[in-house]
Amino acid sequence: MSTARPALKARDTRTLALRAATELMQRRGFHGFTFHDVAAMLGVSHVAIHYHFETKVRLVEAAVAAYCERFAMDLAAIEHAHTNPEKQLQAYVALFAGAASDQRLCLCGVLAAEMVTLPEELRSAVRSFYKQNEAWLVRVIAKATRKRARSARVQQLARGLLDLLEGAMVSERLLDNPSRITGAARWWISSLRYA
Amino acid sequence: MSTARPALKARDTRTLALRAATELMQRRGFHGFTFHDVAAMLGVSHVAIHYHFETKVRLVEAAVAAYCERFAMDLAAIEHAHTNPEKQLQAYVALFAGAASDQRLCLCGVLAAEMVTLPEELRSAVRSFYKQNEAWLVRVIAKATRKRARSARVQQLARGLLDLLEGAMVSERLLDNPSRITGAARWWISSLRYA
DNA sequence: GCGGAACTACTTACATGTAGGTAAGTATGA
DNA sequence: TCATACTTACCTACATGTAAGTAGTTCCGC
Repeated sequence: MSTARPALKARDTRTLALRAATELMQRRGFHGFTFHDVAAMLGVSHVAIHYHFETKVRLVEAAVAAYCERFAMDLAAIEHAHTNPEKQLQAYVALFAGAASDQRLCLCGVLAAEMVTLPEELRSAVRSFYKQNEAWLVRVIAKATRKRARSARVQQLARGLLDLLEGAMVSERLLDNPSRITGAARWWISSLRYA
Repeated sequence: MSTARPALKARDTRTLALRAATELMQRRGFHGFTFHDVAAMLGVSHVAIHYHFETKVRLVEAAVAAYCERFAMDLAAIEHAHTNPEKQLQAYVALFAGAASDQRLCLCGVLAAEMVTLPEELRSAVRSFYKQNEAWLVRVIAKATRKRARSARVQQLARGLLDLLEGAMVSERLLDNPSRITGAARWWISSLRYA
């Protein structure tokens, strides 16, 4: 009797598992999802996930890496689509608002909140995400404010916007305030002219 | 032979358990601490905690309630200590910066990030915390900007500051940027004059 | 002011569920 | 025939929670 399921390409299960894990974590955090949850979403046994990822940490590592890569592509796409730095910031904000409108948080934002309970490999991946975003924001905000990218003020503004967005994602979902992120960010961006 | 430990007053263990649970959650989140962790901090068995709190959820409920109460007292103390609304906002920011300097997050901020995995009793307690803070900030920001407290702009500013602080707590710890919260907040408060 | 009942605040031992992970076997396609 | 991508069955660790027992404390009638 046939027990194995009709052949999916390996890449399918691997990729789908990564996607499922990412989505589950964005909603529930690292400690809020299990191998079984991922497997159930694909209709396979949890051991099928182990076949592609030795451990939960390796699965999450791969999910974070893919997430960061996709984010980097989004950032590049924004720079390609707009030349005006304010428009670029608005498009950046829309990235966060988009996930939030689907009740998902920033993957690295959730993991950052759980930081102390994560193994070091994951922590440093999350740190890179933040640094990658800060560096991009520094470039764009420097253009928008006509200040030097190295200035402490620009650095601080970049960190502030990132923190505002990460914080707003959490509370937009908690309190069901649909335009919380865009509302706060719009004011924030318009205040830049007084920086 | 004596197995029971030298008598502590009931209130001691109850209060200490609450304190321990709060601190553990601020560092590790709801899913990042166990009854055993709490018990170990007090040098008792985990069943001693069950004696005072039927379930983990009840323990956390009580911890959140105490946290909100303490926060409300802090807010009242700030209003008593300062009349200038900008000073009040600075003192408010210092509340968050103080916890962060001890590597602790806002209890309700962590729980908000874990929201989907929490039982409804806890979710609504966390929501009240946010609303309590927003309402207080609305009052103070209205004074600072000489706008009506009901105006949508003041509402939005209040939400923005709260979100900024919650987000900055997470990243200050993640990236070990000691003055991240105060730095971002100082700029934010000074921008209020252009609101 | 004394013996005992009842209460408080624990203890050890145990039950249960579930998550992560392993071992060994099997269907499918190259 | 071999590798790939699974399957079922199993193991271990540990978290929540329960059962039953015990050491001190308090209260109460006599």
